[in-house]
Amino acid sequence: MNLADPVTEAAPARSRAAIRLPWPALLGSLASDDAQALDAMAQSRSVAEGAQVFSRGEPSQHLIALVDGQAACGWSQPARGLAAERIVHGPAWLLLARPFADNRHGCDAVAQTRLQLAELPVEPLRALLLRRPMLALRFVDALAREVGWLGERMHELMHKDAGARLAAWLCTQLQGRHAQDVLRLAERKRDIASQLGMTPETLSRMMRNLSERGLIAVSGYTVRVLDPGGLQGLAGV
Amino acid sequence: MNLADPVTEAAPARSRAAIRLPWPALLGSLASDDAQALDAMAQSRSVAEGAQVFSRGEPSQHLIALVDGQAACGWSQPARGLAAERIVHGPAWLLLARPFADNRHGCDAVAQTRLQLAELPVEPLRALLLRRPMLALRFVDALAREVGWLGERMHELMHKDAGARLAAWLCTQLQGRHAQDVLRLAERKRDIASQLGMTPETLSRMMRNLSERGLIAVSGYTVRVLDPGGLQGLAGV
DNA sequence: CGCAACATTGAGGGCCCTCAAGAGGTGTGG
DNA sequence: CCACACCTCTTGAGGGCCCTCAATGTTGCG
Repeated sequence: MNLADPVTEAAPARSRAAIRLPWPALLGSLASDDAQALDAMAQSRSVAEGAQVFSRGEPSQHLIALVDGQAACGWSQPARGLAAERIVHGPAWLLLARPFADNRHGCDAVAQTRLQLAELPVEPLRALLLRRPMLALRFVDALAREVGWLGERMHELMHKDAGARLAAWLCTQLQGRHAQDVLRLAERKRDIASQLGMTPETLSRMMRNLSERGLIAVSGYTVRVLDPGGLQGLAGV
Repeated sequence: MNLADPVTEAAPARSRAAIRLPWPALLGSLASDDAQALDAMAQSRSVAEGAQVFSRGEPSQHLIALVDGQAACGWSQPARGLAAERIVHGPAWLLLARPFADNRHGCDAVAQTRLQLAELPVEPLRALLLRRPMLALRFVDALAREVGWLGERMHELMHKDAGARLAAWLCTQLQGRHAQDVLRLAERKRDIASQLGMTPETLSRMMRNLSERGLIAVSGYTVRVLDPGGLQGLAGV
C-alpha cells in the first residue's frame, strides 16, 4: 500500500487496496471469490492519530472497515472534546449500518491511533450484493449482531447502576481473553467511562469499590480479576 | 384466517397466512413475486391480550412481524411486571435481528392487545434470500434502520436528562402525525416512562413541568403541543 | 358501590455528576 | 539535569436529579 501522508495532505488519501483485507473478522468466513470482489471494491485510506475520520452531518456514502488501529465514535462538543460512546479496535467495522439507512453521519469519529481503513462505496456494494446473495446474507448477519449488541447496551444503561455496568463490562472483556484473569486496559479510563455512560470520577470510585470488596485488584491499566463469580453476580442485576 | 383461540389452546396456533401481509410497512416496496414468496413462507399466529409472545432464553427461530395490535418488549421481573423497553405497534417488526444473530430470545414480549402475527422461519428465509437478493437487500436496509434507531436511543440515554428525553420523544411522536399539534398517547404512561428510562412518577412530574412552562397542555392521554420549537430546543441538548 | 388499576403528588434519600485540588507520568526546552 | 507544561487519574466536598415509598385522586368495570 502506497499511501500519501494524511498529516501533510489536506484531501483524504484514497487508493485501491492492494492487500487482502481481514474479511473473516468483519463478515465471517467468505467464499474466496466474494472476498476478492470486496477487495476489488475497497478503497484503502490512512488516517493520522488524532485526526477526524468523519463528522456528524457529513454525507455517509461508504461503509468503513477499520483494518488496524483504534478509533472513537461519539459526539464531540466544543471545549469538551469527544464524548466516546464507542471505541473500535481493528479489525472491526467502524461504520456498517448508517450508509444503508441514511445518507448522513450520525456521530463523529476520531482516530486514537494511526488508522488503516478500507472503505466500500455503498451503491456499488448494493449492486454487488444483488449479484452475490451469499455476501448479502453475511451483511445481514453482521447487522443483526450489531442490533443485538446495541440492545444489550441499551438495557444496561436503563436498568443497571454504574457498579453493575462496570462489572458487566469487565466480564465481557474477560470473555475475549480465554482462561486469563488479568486484563490490560486498551483504552484511556475516561473513554471506558464514557462508553459505560459515567464520568471518569465515577469509574475511578467504582474501581476502588470493587477493589475494596476483593473482586478485582487494580494497578494502573492492569486489572486482575480475583472473583469472576462475584463480578457476574454484581453485573447480573 | 381461521385461527384457533390461543386463550383456550395450550400450543401456539400457527397456520399458513391466507392474506397478503403488509410488507411495504415492514420492508419497503417489494417486487410482487418477492412479496408472494414471503407470503407463502409466513405462518400466521394470533395471541390473546396479556399473553406472552416469547420469553427470554427460549429458542428464537422465527422472525416475527406484528401485523396488527400492540406489544411490549422488555424484561419481566417477578412481582414487578414487565419493564417495557420498547412498545411495538403493528404493522412493524416485533423481532427482526435476533434470529439471524443468535438462537435465543434476549427479552420477553407480551401482548398488550390481541395480536396478529406473521412468523418467518429463519432458515427457510435464509434460503429464500439466497435466491432473491433484492429481498436480502431489503432486510439489510431494515436492519440498518434498526441500528440507527437503537444508536439514537442509546445516545439519548447516555447524555440527556429526563426532561430532554421526554421532549425528544414528544417531537418524534409529532413527526408521525403530519401537521397536527394534538397527540393522543397510545400507550400507558408507565410504558412510555419505561421506554424513556424513567419511572412513571418522574414522567408525571416532567409532564407537569413542561405544562407549567407553557410548552404543552396535558389532559389525560391527550397532549397538545403549544411550542414545538421550544420542545425541540429542550430535546436538543 | 366496591374494587382494581393507573396516574398524580409529596417527602425523603441515594446515586452520581460537577467542581476543585493534588499526584503521577511524559515530552519539550533551557 | 531540571523546570515547566500538559495530560491523565485520583480523591474529596457539595449538590442536583431522579428513584423509592406512601398517600390520594381518577377512571373503568363487575
